[in-house]
Amino acid sequence: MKIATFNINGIKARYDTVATWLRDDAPDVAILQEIKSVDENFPRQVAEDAGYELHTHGQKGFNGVALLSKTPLEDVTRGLPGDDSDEQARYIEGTVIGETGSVRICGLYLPNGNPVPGPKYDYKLAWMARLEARARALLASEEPFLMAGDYNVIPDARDAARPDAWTKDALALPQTRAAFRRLLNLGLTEAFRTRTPAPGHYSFWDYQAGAWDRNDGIRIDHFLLSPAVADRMTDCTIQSDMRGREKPSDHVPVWLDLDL
DNA sequence: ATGGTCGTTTAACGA
Repeated sequence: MKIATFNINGIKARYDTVATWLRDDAPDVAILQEIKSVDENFPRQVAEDAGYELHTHGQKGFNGVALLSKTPLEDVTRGLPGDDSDEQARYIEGTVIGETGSVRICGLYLPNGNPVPGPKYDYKLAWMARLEARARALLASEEPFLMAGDYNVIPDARDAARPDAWTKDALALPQTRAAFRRLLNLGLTEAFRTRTPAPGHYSFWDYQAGAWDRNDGIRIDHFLLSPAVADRMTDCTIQSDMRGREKPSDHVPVWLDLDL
């Protein structure tokens, strides 16, 4: 089973990119972030034409996440538990049924958090604490799961072309990295880093200042796997060539292959 | 040191 996460930076602007990607690369499950659309205006045809069931959790103007699946998902839920006053659309879960087992798919768009200090950074850290609580609950349930999406976290110096440029940024501050490590310390496996220890692999390049041409990237899109899912991982790769195509998102897809 | 680019939505805001 092939599962991909992709921050598309707006479904309206990325319709053709997503349609082509689904047709040619055919993930069994696609986890999308920054759809930037309310549910009613999401062009469902982009999923349905390619043979996918579509579940969106959107809001007006920004944020928004979605799950696409070739087979029906069970028990789809929207929103990250822990704060009923949080109106930002950043989290969706659904269960995919494989031939030899099921996996709970948690799709997330973690807050950016800049500028620091300020309410946006406070919100990011609070959101990460809620994500940790959700991970604890899923681990306690013993249901195999993965959490994937745009974490807006640069885990360590290997994950930036210019690590020194990010030391005061919400994506790399010690408190941010500590919160990310708390997730790993629960027993979750960071899929890409486990398979590829080397530096120089990125999932985001800013539109500004020729970042792609200079390979001035950062790795902020991640798969975290529960122990049972980590045991079934056969590959994890970054589809970096997508960044060089026509009208690209500023992020590229990250892929997880499971023996499932 | 500064400005640089996109997307959504139409004057900024978010990234």
